[in-house]
Amino acid sequence: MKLKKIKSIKLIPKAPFNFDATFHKPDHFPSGDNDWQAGFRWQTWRWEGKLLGLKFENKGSVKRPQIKTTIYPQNSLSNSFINSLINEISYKYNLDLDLAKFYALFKKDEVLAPVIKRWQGLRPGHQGSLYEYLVVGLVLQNATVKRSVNMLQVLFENYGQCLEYDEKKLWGFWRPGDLAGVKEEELRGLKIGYRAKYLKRLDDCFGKGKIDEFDLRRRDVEKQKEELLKIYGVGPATAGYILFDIFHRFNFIEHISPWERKIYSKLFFDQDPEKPVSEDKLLKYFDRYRPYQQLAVHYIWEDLWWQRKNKHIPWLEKLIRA
DNA sequence: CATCAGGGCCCTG
DNA sequence: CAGGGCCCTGAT
Repeated sequence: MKLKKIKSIKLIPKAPFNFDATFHKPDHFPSGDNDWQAGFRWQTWRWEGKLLGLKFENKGSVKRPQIKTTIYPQNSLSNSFINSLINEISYKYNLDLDLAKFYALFKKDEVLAPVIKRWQGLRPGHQGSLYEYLVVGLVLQNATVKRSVNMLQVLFENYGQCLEYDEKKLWGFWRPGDLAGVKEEELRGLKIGYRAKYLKRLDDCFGKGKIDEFDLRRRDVEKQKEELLKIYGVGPATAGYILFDIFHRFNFIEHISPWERKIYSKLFFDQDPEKPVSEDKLLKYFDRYRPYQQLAVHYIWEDLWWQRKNKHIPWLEKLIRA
């Protein structure tokens, strides 16, 4: 479907704000719902049931930030819709997060201080709804990056909607519940394997409104974790990602999956990734970053992946298996 | 060619 | 609480 722009809105994030490091996370696998180039982010977005094309443009600087957001809808939008959309964008990308406290705490940390300096205004965040992020979490499980990319793409092509706007063709997610009439066998035909069952149950759960993302946002972290782990197909790895990316729990870190352990071992202990240090030792090490443990790790992690864009890091390449 | 682990999680014993 | 099984792919 071809879309026309209707409206541009000026957003002023709290300074400092780094546009590219906020709107592009080089560790995420490429997916058909978005595109990025320096100063620009295109993103499909489902809000209050409507599927939109969005374009974000950097119109400011780190110290004097400004984002131009252009909306490409499928039909007319009310002012209240646009207002709530703007609020949601601000929430998702943490545009009002006060980073100064975090920076002040660790301005003398040997590892973190130089990273913070390089990435002034990098904000955590993720554009997806809880449901959408869970789908991504499913295709990440026990798969190589390339296979994850393929699985999400084939799901988009079968159940998503292709939007054309601003000379881009991007896929929008289907709605929770849209897979109700789809048989598990059909999903298996798309080569998503055992995840077909998880996806069916996930879609059913959200389609029936058994989980309210916005209600869950207001709960405490333990309740959020508990509810996430109740979802069939969600374990500690997926729950951890969601608590940080979707619920913005910047201190939450309880589980470090094997491949991340390898990378952290090299980063923090200069240990051979093939002989990773224990999860326990890493968690104890991260104690120093309270009350921003996962945010601190995120900064160091993103820094590494940005480096990878510019130079070859042999030990890292070996661990990625694209 | 065959084998095997991969950016987990469920289930069983 | 440890360990086997799961879908499918591509690396070895």
